Amino acid sequence: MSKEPISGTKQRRRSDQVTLSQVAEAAGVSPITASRALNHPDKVSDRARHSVHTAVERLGYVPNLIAGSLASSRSRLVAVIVPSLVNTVFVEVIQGLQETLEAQGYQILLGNTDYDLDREYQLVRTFLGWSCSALVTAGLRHNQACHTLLANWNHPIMEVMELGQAMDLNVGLDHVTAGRCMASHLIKKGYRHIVYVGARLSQDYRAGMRFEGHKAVLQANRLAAPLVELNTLGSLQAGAEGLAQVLAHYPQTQAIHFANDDLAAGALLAAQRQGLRVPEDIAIAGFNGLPLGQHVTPQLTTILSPREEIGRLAASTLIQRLSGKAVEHRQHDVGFTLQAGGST
Amino acid sequence: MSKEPISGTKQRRRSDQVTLSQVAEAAGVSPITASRALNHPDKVSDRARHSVHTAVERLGYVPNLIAGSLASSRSRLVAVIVPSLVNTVFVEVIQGLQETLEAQGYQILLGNTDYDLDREYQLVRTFLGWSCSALVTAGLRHNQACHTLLANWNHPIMEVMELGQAMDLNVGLDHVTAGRCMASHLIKKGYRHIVYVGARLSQDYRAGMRFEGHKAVLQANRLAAPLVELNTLGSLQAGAEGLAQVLAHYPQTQAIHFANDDLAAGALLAAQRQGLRVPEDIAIAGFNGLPLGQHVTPQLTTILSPREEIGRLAASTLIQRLSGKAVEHRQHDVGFTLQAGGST
DNA sequence: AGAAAGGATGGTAGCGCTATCATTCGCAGC
DNA sequence: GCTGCGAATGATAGCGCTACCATCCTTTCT
Repeated sequence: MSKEPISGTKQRRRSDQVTLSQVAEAAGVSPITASRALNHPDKVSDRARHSVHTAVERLGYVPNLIAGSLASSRSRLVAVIVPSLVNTVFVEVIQGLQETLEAQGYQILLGNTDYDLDREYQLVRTFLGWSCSALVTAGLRHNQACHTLLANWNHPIMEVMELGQAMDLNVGLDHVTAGRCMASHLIKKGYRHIVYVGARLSQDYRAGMRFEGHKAVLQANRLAAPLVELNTLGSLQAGAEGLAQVLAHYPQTQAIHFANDDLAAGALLAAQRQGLRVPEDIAIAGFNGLPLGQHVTPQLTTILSPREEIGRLAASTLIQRLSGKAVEHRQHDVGFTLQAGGST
Repeated sequence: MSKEPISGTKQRRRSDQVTLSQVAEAAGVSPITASRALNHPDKVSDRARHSVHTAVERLGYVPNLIAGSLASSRSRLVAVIVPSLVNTVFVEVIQGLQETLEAQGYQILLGNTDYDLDREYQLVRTFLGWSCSALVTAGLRHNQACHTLLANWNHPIMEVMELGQAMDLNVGLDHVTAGRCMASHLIKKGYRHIVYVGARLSQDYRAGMRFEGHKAVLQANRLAAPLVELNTLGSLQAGAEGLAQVLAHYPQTQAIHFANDDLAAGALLAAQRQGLRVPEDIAIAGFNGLPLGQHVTPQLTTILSPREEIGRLAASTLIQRLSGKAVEHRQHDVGFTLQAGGST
């Protein structure tokens, strides 16, 4: 008897990849035992496990995870959807997620929405098609279709960055309070003419929430809360532009509250190039606690947000849920820290 | 006849997900026609295509990509392996890849090696198990096992960042030449006591290659080429530390050639905090052309590497190969630009 | 009009793996 | 010796989809 395909049989194998059956044959066990030896090592005898591993080694077997996932309907993939990669904040969250998830044998499927909720919906659809074990997405806002899709999905959903009415799990911080906090700080420092500068607040709506907090505090102090909105998302260049606009439209401004540190640092560096003294001529505050802000002179006043911790905490909460344990706190406030530097 | 499972039949469907067969039934066509309507729309009649799409819409069908990939042994996944996410350089490459790949319906599977080649091997194994359509990895160096695995893999492999003897496709720049270029610039500017500062050059070996170029130029000019190697990878903090070490060990140093802009900018800002004049007391140069370097005063002398372009070019080359077209240039040198700022 | 060519559709048989159930085996307990 | 039990192993039947081939129904050409 040859190993040639029996004529008349449909022959479809295209890749010459080693299969589990071949491993099993080489190890002298049945395919299912080979499968168990690899995936549930405690359920087979030492002898079987050893001969399977030897065969795997010898044949250079690489498990076909697609077939395994189809059969078990578990994929060990975690979808991660962020609005941007340019913004280092999300990269740090991903970093935190990855550390923990990869250690547990999960792989990350990365999606980028570019701050577009329709794009998010498309990504979610695709990712559900991969039978992801869990989904992590930045933010609580989704479009209707996306919301419906996720609501009917029975796997863990982790919404990160902000706190609020989440679909399932939630790790983040309260951006309104963060905005209030910085505004209070600026007022306490004696500034009265304070401008908030953000970029595309309808997209980066968390920056908008911080502005809400900021505005509430200023109004409570009977101060005006002017807003300058830029068109390009956070970058040093945009920060310089923001400074210019503030000086042009609100010449008596004493302090600028920027939506993030990229903008703030850009403005600070631009101010120095123009010979403006910070904070004497103009005070500058940011948000996020990027390393850059700590290295400029004067040091940037900012709010430290624990980004990697968000990622790690999100990951470990997911791992807990995925391993069948109950999660007691479905919502976790990671808080923030006001870091007062010399810039205010 | 009920729709209950016939007793005696093994029943395994766990998820109540809508399947293609259900869509087909609702649309009044066979499953295979429904499949074609979604994946090869030009191969079915308008009527069939329309009724299938209506049924998809009505039932909320989400294609099971795992099943599809298993059957077709094509996954539309592209594995991307980078050594670090903290280093924004790789994030920008990913950004460039993602833009192009997502537009073509490919999804990115992200892996992070932490500059560890054994980790890379593990990731490659996992990713091959996902039947990825292609693999992108940063760098040309792999361990033996990884090399063997990839050599026997018959899908496009794209090695990015550096140029050289690649396994398949290659997009990058010549780091040795880049190092030479900067060294020449410094010498042309009249500096004679020049120190190179890098971090973990055995891991970030591309920085090591730049040092090789740097050293060759200095030696050709009969100059010593001292090296200061730091233990922490690129960060502003490490840059400050590098400056301190140089001042301590090589007090007569006139210029420092840093392995990257993070280090250089950190040193520049630290120098200013200490009242050192740049470039009069100490000249500083970097590599990468990060925005930060362009916003400090004086502007940082650096070498602009086109990171996003690497990503985009890598992606479009892959797309070309994946769509069956021949790729004429398997290697692409994206080059670099010396950007002379006030810091040297 | 009839044949050839081409487009649309469908039946069947897998893709490589694992869930499920059945079987075998060894050993303790009476 | 026999039953009962759990551990180890195996046979079978899918997971949901698409490749492959066969069929059917148009269209076009001689």
